[in-house]
Amino acid sequence: MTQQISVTTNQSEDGESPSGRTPLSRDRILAAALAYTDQHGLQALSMRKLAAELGVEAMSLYNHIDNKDDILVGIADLVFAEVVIPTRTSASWDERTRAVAESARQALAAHEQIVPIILAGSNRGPAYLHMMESGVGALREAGFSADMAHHGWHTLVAHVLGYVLQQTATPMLVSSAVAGRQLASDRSNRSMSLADLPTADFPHIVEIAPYLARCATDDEFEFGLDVILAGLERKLSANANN
Amino acid sequence: MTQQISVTTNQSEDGESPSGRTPLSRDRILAAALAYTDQHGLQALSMRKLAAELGVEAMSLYNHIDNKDDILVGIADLVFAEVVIPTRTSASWDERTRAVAESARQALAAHEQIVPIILAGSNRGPAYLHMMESGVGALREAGFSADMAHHGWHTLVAHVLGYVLQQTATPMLVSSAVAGRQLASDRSNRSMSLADLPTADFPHIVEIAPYLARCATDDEFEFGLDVILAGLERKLSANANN
DNA sequence: TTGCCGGGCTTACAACGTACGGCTATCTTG
DNA sequence: CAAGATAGCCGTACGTTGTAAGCCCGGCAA
Repeated sequence: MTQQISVTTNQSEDGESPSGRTPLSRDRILAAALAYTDQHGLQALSMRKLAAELGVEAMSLYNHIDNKDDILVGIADLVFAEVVIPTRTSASWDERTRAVAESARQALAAHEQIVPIILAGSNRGPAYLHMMESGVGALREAGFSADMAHHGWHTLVAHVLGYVLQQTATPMLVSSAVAGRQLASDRSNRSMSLADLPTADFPHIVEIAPYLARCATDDEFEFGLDVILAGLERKLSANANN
Repeated sequence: MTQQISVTTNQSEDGESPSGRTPLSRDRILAAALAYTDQHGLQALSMRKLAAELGVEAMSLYNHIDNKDDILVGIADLVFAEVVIPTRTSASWDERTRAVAESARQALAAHEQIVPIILAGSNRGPAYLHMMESGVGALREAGFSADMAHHGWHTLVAHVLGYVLQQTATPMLVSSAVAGRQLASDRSNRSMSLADLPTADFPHIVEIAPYLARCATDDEFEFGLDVILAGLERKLSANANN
C-alpha cells in the first residue's frame, strides 16, 4: 500500500520524486487532513478541498485511501497516537493511569475538531488499541480482576470523552430557538449567553454561569479524575481484603 | 405532485385541516424527524426524505424551521424532554441527582442515534436547560458552593455522555485499516472482533474482550455513578467541617 | 368582489462523495 | 534498447445533499 520503494533517481531532498512533485501517500494525506481539520473545522473537510491542499485532484486520493470514512478514522487515530504511553517500569498503577488520562485529554483538546469522529462510534485504529492495551494492562497488573479492569477502563474513558466533549460544546450559548421561544426577545440575536437567561426561571443556572464561562479547565478535569481513581482504589483494597 | 385539489368538505378527523391534509407544524416536523432518525439512523436523515415521510416537499419544511441544524437541536431537545425531573419535595440530593442521571442515560440510550448531535456541541434547547436547572439546583440546595455545584454537574454530565457514547460506539469492532495493516489477514473481512486480535500484541485487550461484548450495562453505569456520588459526598462533608 | 398573504410547490444551484475510464511516466521483462 | 505492463494521477459524470428564489392557490379581511 504505502510507499512503493525503488526511486531510481536518488534525489532525496525531503523526499520529493524526480518529477518535482512530492508523491502522495496515505500518511501524507492523513497528516494534511488532520491539519486542515484542525484549522478549518471538521465539516469544512471535503475530498476536493483536501486534494487541493495537496496540490492534487480529488480522485487521486482514492489511490491511497478507501473512502472518506477511512480518512476520518485515520486522523482520529493520528490524534490517539499523540497520547504518551508510560513505560511499564514507571510508577504506581494510579499514576500511570492518571498519566494516560491526562495525556489523552490533552491530545483530544489539542484537536477538538476530531471529537465528533470518535463520538460517531467509528471503528478504532491501532493507536487507540495501543493506548487501551496499556491502560487495561496497568489495571490488571495492579491486581484488578479482568471484569473490574474493564469497568475501570470504561469509567475513565467516559470521563475523558465526556470532559473534552463539554469543553468543545461551547456550553455558554443557548440556541436561538430557546431565545426566541422561551423569552420573546429580539430575533436579531441568534444566540445568547446562559447568563442572560431569566433569573426567575433558571436561578441556579444563572448563578453558576460565570463558572461555566471558564469551565472544563485542567483543575476541573483533575477533580473528577481524583474522584474516580479514589473510588477505584477503594474497590481494589476492598477486594484484596477478601 | 401527489394529490392537489381542494376537498372543501369539512372533515375534522383527528385534527386535520378541512383540506384533508394534516397541516405542517414545527412539532410535527420534529416528531417525524426523531422517529425517522431512530429508525434509519442520523446520517440517513435528509430534508427530502423527512418531507416525504410527512407527505410533503422538502422546501415546505422551511416555512416552519430555520434550517437542518434547527431540526437537529430540536430533536436532541425532544430527547432531553423525556428525562423525568424529580420534584423538589422528594428525597435526598444524591438520590435526586442519581435519578436525573439514570433517566438521562435511559433517554439517550433509547435514542442513541442522536448522541452525535449532542457531541457536536450545538446549542442547548429548553428541555436541556430545565434538566440542568434541576440538577444544579439539587446540588446547590444540598449545600454545595456554586463553584462545586458547577464542578459536580460537569462530572455527572461527563459520565452520562461518556457512557452512552461508549455504548453507542460498537467498541468490539476494529477498523479494517487495523486488520489489514497490523496483522496482514485476509482483506475480505472489513472489520474484526477485538477478541481476534493477536494475543501477543494485545494480551489484556483480548482478555477483557468477552466483557466488552456485553458492556455499558446498567450495572456498569451504576458503578461509575456510585463512585462519583461518593466522591461528591466526601467533598461536601469535608467542606461542612471547615 | 377584490386584494392580501400564509403555506405549500417547482425549479435551480453549488457542493458533496465517488464510480469509471483515459493518459502518462515509470518499471519489468525479453 | 525496445516493448509491454502497471501504478498513479486527472477529467468527466452521476446521484444526493442543503437551501435560495419565485410561483401559485386557497382562505380571510375589507
